[in-house]
Amino acid sequence: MASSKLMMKMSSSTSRNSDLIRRKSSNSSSSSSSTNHHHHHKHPSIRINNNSGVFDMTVDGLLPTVHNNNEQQAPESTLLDAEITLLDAAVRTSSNGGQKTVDDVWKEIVAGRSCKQEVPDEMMTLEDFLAKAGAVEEEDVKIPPPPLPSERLSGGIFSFDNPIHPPNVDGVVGFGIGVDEMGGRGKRRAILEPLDKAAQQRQRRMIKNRESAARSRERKQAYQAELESLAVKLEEENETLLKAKAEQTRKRYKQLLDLPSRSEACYHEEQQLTSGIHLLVNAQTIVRLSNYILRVSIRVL
Amino acid sequence: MASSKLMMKMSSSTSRNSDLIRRKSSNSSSSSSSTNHHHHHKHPSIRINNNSGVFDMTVDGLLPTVHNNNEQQAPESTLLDAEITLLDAAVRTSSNGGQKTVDDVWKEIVAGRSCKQEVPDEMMTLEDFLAKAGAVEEEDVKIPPPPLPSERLSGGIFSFDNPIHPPNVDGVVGFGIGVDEMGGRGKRRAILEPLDKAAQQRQRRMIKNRESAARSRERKQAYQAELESLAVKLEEENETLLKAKAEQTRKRYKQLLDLPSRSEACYHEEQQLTSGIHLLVNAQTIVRLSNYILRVSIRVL
DNA sequence: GAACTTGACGTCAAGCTT
DNA sequence: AAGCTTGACGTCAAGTTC
Repeated sequence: MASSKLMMKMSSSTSRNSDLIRRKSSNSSSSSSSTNHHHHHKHPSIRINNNSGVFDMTVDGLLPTVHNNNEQQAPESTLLDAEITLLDAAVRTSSNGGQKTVDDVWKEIVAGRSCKQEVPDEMMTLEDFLAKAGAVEEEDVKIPPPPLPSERLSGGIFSFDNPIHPPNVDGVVGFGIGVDEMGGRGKRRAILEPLDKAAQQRQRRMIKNRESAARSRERKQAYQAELESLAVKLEEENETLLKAKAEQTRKRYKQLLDLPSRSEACYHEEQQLTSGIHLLVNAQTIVRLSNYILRVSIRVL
Repeated sequence: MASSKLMMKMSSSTSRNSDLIRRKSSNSSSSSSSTNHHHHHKHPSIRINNNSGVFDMTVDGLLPTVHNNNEQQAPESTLLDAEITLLDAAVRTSSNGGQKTVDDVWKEIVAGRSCKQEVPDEMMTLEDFLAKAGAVEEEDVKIPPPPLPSERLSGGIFSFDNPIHPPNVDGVVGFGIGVDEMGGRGKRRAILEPLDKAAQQRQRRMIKNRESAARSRERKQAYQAELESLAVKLEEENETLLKAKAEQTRKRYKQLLDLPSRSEACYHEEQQLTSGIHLLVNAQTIVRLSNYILRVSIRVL
């Protein structure tokens, strides 16, 4: 019963089956090349977190000029792409000129994940990169990067990250872009500095957790794959064993059928022997008789 | 080699092992009771989507009065709790008085998930509930529910959902609370109506997808569990088979060692017989001799 | 107590189905 | 074309380890 499932999973996916088995097969079939598992929608420059479409919508109409240099993607997921673009621009101007660096680093990290502390320092890991970017941002907002149709709207829009007023002490800041929102420019550093620190910490934690989640997912996926492979292997091994057992049983049965033949041969031999013996025994009686006759004859003589 | 892993998974989790195997065991051990898998942090009234802490922060300082009736939770995840509270209040006033209804319905749905169309109509499924609530909201905003410190801020805050201006035609509205944001009160229905419709549709879709994702997760989990169980079963079956095979081989070997003894016995039997035959043959020669003597005697006579 | 891990969840995007 | 499903991802919360 179970073998059928695994077999189905291994087989092609022609039948319509929402049993979450064919999904696997289709997946394995769709991923034509090997070892490239999960870079589906990574063509955009970085495309990190763009969930929670709330932003997307809010920023959508307000920052149309920010993300139009990427390939035209869905009108959603703009704020974070804007952020990334911003960060990317900020870093591109500072460290290296390649645009795909982040993606490459990330891919590299994902690829050679087991041993840590790769990419010595120049190519920092994605989280460091982002964290540093977030940290740098605090200063960068003054000197706005190339694209920023900054009106009062930009402040109002980007102000998602900082606790608007000192609302709660906990670092419940959503996003660490670092752009403040206060209308008054006077008491910025006085109040926002600790909050920004907390925000940065939170941001760092989030980024770390993001990467960790990616690792965990990968591990889990590997485990799952291994498990399936193991199941398949065990299954066929089981089948082989079962077949061997059947073969052995058959052989044994045959031998059991053959052993009587052997013992039958033995029996026949014995039979022949005993029959011969019977003959000889008869002959013996004859001998006795002739002895008797002989004795009688001699006595007569 | 593979059996060790599974065995490890089955064994206890005392050793420090980040091999994602013990996770399973710890999980199975931590979930002490049976069949209650995934209701960890569901004690808050509903606690649906509270990711993307961005909101949390934004709303945090602006709607402090909304969510203070719940148990004091982390200052994060407030906007959606506010929404839920609002919805809950709206529903509580309308349909039934229990506060846990949503959670119960959700749990019920999650529990008896396989056959669809349960909970006939009174207890609608969570998505219907939310969708209806979102739909109702459009009318409810006028008559504000108990908690709503509505200034211009509320509009500014809750306006996350509607495309502020008609920015893009696509329904990229984040959240379908339905509260508009426009400063001017005049052209509300004229412009916001279709947008709200799109928002509602998007919201509905999101809710549907939410539930579908839950289903899919559950399925996947079940599949994974089944796979592991199958692997374990196959493994022990394999072990049994292997043991049986070894036993059979041993027996066969023993039989191979025993079969010569049998043929030896046969050989002994034959030996005895042949020895007896030799005796008899000797007797036969004696018979011949006596026959000869007899014949001679008779001739002499 | 900080850092890491991971289960759970919501969201998105892509695929598949009707 | 609408709907469902699911892989991937980010986030959170709880647990674990140092």
